[in-house]
Amino acid sequence: MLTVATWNINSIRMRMPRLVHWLKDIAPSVVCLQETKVVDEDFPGRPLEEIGYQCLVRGQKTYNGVAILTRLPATDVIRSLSVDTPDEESRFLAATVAGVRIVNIYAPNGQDVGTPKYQYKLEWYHRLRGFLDRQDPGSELLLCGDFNVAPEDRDVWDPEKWRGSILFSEPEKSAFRTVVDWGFKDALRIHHPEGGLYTWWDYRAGAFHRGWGLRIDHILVSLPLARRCVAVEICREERKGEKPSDHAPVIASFQ
DNA sequence: ATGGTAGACAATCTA
Repeated sequence: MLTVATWNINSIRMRMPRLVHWLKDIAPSVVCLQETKVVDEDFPGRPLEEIGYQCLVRGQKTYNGVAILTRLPATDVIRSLSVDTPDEESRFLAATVAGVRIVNIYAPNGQDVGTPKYQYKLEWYHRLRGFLDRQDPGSELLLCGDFNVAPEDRDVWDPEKWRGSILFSEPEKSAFRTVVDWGFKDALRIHHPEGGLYTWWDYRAGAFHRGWGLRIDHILVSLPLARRCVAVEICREERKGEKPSDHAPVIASFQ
């Protein structure tokens, strides 16, 4: 059984105790992290190595940052979405584990509809589709991370309130669909068609306890890999208790 | 336009 998780941890240094505890408990084969917020030299790899994880990192100071933790050997690591020059922001990391091409992304948030950051987000999604167009849809490929897009009404606690807003505007949903249309299945939806399944709740206004969530963290799988997908779960418990991230992990299992 | 909290890092910026 291969298990792959994605988790926006919002600072790995703040989240280390919780991350280590969760890894010991769940022991996924591979974990894709986003918003590590640390330069590679300062990544706290030692405690993770001690519990069996090799750490592949692509960080930066203060913002963004992604990492892949893996219990199994990894090959063909790439750290940029761009083919020519390295990305200016650390939002992309890919590696092959157990024959599966694993792509970890932290999509731009976009701040507000119509802002320069929003435009950057849409362009970034276009570049992501460009990367996918250089991959084989007949291969086993998994694309996961914080997409910063809720794809459908059932992924939003109050779709009417959110319609047209950042994370749920039509151009963002369209950009997300363009990525899915490369040849993906949304792994969670293979097993869970129901609404009310969220992965992110704002820290403010007690959003988690009020059920004000969105599903913006996704695991997308190519069709050959979708056939092996036996379970997908959101670890809601990780949004509770002392010092949680504002995101919960999502974990997919493959036979 | 605002509000509300968390994190990085030291006055705001990002989410």
